[in-house]
Amino acid sequence: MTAKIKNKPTGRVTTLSGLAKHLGLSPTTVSFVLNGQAEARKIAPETIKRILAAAEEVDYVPNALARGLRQKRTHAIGVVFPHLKGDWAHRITQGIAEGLGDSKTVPLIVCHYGSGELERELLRSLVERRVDGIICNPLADGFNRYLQVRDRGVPLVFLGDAPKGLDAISYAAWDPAAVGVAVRHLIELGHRRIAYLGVRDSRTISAARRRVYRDTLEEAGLACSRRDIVLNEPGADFEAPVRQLLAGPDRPTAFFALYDDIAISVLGILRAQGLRCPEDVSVATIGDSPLVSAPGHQITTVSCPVEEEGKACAACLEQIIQNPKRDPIHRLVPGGGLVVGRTTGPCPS
Amino acid sequence: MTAKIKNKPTGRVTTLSGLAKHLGLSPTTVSFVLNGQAEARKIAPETIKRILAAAEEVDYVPNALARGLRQKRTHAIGVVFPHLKGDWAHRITQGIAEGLGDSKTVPLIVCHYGSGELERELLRSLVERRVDGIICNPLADGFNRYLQVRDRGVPLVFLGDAPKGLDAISYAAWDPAAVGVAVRHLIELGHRRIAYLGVRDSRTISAARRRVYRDTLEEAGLACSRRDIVLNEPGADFEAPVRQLLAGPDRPTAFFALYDDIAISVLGILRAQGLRCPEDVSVATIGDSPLVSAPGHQITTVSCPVEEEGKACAACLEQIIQNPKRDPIHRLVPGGGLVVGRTTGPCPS
DNA sequence: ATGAAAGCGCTAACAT
DNA sequence: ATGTTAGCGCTTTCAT
Repeated sequence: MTAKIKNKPTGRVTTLSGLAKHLGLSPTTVSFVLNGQAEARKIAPETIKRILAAAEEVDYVPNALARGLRQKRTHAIGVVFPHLKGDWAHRITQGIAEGLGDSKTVPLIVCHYGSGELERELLRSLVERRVDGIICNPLADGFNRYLQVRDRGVPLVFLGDAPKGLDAISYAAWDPAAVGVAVRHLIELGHRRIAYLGVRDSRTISAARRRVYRDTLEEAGLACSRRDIVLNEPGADFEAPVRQLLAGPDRPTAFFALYDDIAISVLGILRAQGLRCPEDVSVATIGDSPLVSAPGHQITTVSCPVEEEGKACAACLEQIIQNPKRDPIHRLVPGGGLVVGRTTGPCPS
Repeated sequence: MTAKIKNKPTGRVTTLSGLAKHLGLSPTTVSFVLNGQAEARKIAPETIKRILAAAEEVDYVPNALARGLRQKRTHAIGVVFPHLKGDWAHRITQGIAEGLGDSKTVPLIVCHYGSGELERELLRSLVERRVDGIICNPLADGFNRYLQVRDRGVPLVFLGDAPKGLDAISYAAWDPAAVGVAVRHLIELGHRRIAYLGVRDSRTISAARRRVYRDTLEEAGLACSRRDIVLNEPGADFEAPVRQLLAGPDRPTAFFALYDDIAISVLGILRAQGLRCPEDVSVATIGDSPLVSAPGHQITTVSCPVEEEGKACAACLEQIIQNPKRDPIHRLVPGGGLVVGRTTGPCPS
């Protein structure tokens, strides 16, 4: 009797040890060859050939679970999106793929549809699966969840924004300066009252955008009244606040919309009010979803270097994975030019 | 000296065995409690409480790699998309999430941007990671890759279409009958020559759609000429063939476009030719991307039950995972009503 | 009601 | 130039 056989020699030889036994070699040798370390270990060319041939023949597929368990590295990262709507996620993932370069790391995308509870579960699942790191477009209320990921020792990079006060965690995001580009464009057209339509959001970049809006107005010597800043709850309708702004005396002649969908809804509201755009009121936004530039809209916007954002995140994450003790990286991706559409024009006098 | 300590009792007790040692219990007991099997194993309530408390305290996170290795089940499925553009992937994944129900299975999304080579790598990676199954929107030329997945014993379900001849693999797709709805609409408007603008594609559903087109014409007693069927290479421009069709004598009065982007490009070509839509030529398509219904277009279309497709795929995959030996499932998801836009009208006489 | 122990498939010291 | 071996962290039969 031979020693106890651990890996059952079933018909389909699927394990590395099985392959080794089959060839009368040790798992070590097979492992080294299959991982391209044959050179370093000076394996006989003859042996290499035999191993490669056998692996091919039995269609050997390594078990990444076993490997990951052993190596404490999975060569996978998690990418957490709130949704996959529009082209945003597409462009981000393209950027991520580019940023990952040839590192053989696979981005595994998950999506929580805005549910914090689902996000928590997904983050936990990714941590349990021992991904090497996580890129996450954060929800405004996820502070504790992200902290937990961090505490569990998994490298984390925020994409696009970052919960306020979580400076210990890295992020890569679009430079809020883009807001200034849009607002300055409106100012140059002669507008003096430019309303800000945004979302109540305590995150770092969101807050910075509001600040840029205010600073840009001030730099131009314009008053920045609080009532011109509308901050809705996420998902809430802008109809009421916009109507109210338009009803007041000395109404705003221009709107800056923080997101494209806000801009589009404003266009509808203006039409319903019998106001022409841009003759009566101008509308500008930032970001470039296909809808913004669609023939029906052609909204003036500042184009967003979406891919660059993704790329920066991936590059950043790789650095942290390489050196987990390093200081957090906070990167603002600049760029995106003004795209003048049909929704901005000179201030009516 | 105690027996050799396997799990190093470092500061952070992170493993199950570590936890057990910490509590003076066996891994067995801890494992059962942590997996909700306490009842079945009649663990003392007191013990349960202690374990749960300790797990909480040290923030124990199970290692899914180890569990998967042991159980041969990862509670994850792979979802392979060519791209995440538009709302399609979003709606599909929503459907998948719904179809997965409360099965605690996580869909891991990957994306190959149309590259067969990348698709091969991703499929292999998913297999190596031992996902429980894969949902894949197949490329037209991926026959061998999909067969390989199958041969490696991983449950696979095609989403939206299936390579011809791969009947051994399950699929869930939108019922090609939708084509008939669009074409019949054009026929009812009096059109006699309706051109078909599609893509050269040997997949099952793609071919079935062409058949439905022909059958629908024949049922109405209309001739179905070969020159009215344009099958482009994927990505190729429709300008030349459409111009040619329009230039001929007795030109088509209506176009059926297989995809929304084709329809949109046709709209542009017509305009460039000085033809009005729908007064001179009608255009209809199937599917509902936001662009189709955008105010600039409003193309007549048959809406697609995208979420239902995803849901059907997930349900199908779960069945196969449950019983891998069962016959392949081929499911056609019906539905989607005609949405009459501004691009179809009565046939000009 | 709880524990001992084997082993999932792989890698990487450490031999020889 | 190749082999031995000890785990990675978990589940699960079989004991007690």
